[in-house]
Amino acid sequence: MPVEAKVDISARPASPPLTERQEARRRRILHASAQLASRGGFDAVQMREVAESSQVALGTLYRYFPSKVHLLVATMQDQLEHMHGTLRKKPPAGETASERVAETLMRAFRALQREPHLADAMVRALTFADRSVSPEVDQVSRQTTAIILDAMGLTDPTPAQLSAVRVIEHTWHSALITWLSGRASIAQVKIDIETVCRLIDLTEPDEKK
Amino acid sequence: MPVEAKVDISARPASPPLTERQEARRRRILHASAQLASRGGFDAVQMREVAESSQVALGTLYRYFPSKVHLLVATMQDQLEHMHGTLRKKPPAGETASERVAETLMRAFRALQREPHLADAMVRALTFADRSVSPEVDQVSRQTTAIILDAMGLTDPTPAQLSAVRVIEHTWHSALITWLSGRASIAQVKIDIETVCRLIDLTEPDEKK
DNA sequence: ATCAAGTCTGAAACTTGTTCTAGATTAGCG
DNA sequence: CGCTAATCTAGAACAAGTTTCAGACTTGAT
Repeated sequence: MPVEAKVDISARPASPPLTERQEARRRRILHASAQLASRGGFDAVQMREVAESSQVALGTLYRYFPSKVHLLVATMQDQLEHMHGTLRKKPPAGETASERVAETLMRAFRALQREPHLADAMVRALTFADRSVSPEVDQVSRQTTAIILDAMGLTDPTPAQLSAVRVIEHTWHSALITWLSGRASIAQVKIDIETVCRLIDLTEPDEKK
Repeated sequence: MPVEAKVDISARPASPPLTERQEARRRRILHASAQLASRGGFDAVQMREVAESSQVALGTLYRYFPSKVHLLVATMQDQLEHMHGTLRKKPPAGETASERVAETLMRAFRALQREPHLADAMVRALTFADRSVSPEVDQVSRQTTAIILDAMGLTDPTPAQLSAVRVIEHTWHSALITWLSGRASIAQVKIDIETVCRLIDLTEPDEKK
C-alpha cells in the first residue's frame, strides 16, 4: 500500500508555485486561524470553523494544512515573520549582548501578552507537534534563532554561542508554557529569561582561549 | 449553571483515603497506561484500551483521571518517583555541582531512551497540559526540582540557585521534546544539558558578594 | 442485617479531528 | 475553443476523547 504522497502546500519554498487564488485561500485560512485562536486559544481553532470562516471546504483546508497542528505552526511562522520585521525596526538598546537578547525576548513576550489566547494556540501546537511537523517546527526554530542572533549582533557565532542560543530557546519555549498554563507569573518568566541570558556572558571572554 | 465539582482522585494527598480495591484499580490503570504508552507513545494510549486493559469501565477510568492528559501526567509522577528512588541509591560522582546535575540528568535521559515511546507519551502530555492539570504538573515540577537540588547537594538554595534550577528544568523539558520529535540528536541534548548546567557555576562564587 | 449514599459497570451518545467520495470547477495546453 | 488533469466543494463517514445514564454493587453507619 503506497503511502499517498501528502504534500504540505504550506511548506515554505513550495514545490509548485501557487496561483493567485490559491495564495488568497491560504491567506484567508491563516487569517481565520489566527482570529479563532485569538478568541479561545488552541481549543477554539476548530477545523470546521476555520474552513467555514475562510470560505473553503474542509477537504481543501486539509489539502493546504494536513493537520490542525500544521495549521497552527504555519500561523506561528506567519506571526514570527511580523515580529522579526517589527523588531528589526527598533533594535534593542542594551549594552551587552545578554541584555539585548533579554530585552528582545521580553519585547516579544509583551506582544504575546496582548493576545494570550493566540499565544496559547501557537505554543501548544509547537510543543505538541510530532515528527510529521518537524520541518515546519524547525523553520520556526530557525527564525527564532535568527531573531536572537540579531539581538546579539552576531554574524558568525561560535559553537559555544550557538549552544547558548539553543538553551535560551529551550528556556523561552518552556517558560512560555508555564506562563500559559498559569503556573508561572509574568515576573517569573522575566526572571527566567534574564537568568538564562547570562549564559551568553560565559561565551564572551573568548580572548583568553 | 454550577460547574460540577469534578475531583481528580489521583491528586496526591487525596481528600478521602482510597479503599484497598480502589487503590488496586488506580494501580492497574497506571500500569496499563504505562504499558500502552511503552508501545506506541501518546497516540497508543487510548482511553477505551486503558479501561479494558485495567478491567475498569470507561466511566470509572474518567472518575479516577478526568482526562487522558491527567492520566499521563499521573503516569509520569509515578515513574518520576521510581527514578528519584533509583537516583538516590547511586548519587552522582562529579566534582562540582554542575557536573553532578548534568550527570544526573543524563542518567535520567538514558533511562528515557530505553522507553522512548513512554517518554513521548509522558512529555507530550506534560507540555500539552492546560490549566486544569496545573496542580499535577506542578507536582511533577516539584519532584524534578527536588531531584536536581539533591544532585547539587543543597539543603537550602539561594534565590539565584533556584532560578538556575528553573532554567535547567526548562531546558530539560524542551530538549526532551526536540529529541522526541526527531529534531535533535542524543548528542545535541547532552550538549544542551551540559551548557545549561554551567549556569550553576555562576551561582557558586557567592563569597565575593 | 439493613438502608442510604456513594461507586462501578456497560452501553450509547456526543464532539471534534481526520478521511473519503462523487461530482463541479479551474488551470494549462494544443 | 475543447480537452485533461488537477483542484475544489459538499457532505457523509470514521476515530478517539469525553459525557451521560440506568441499573448493579459496595461501603459505612445504624
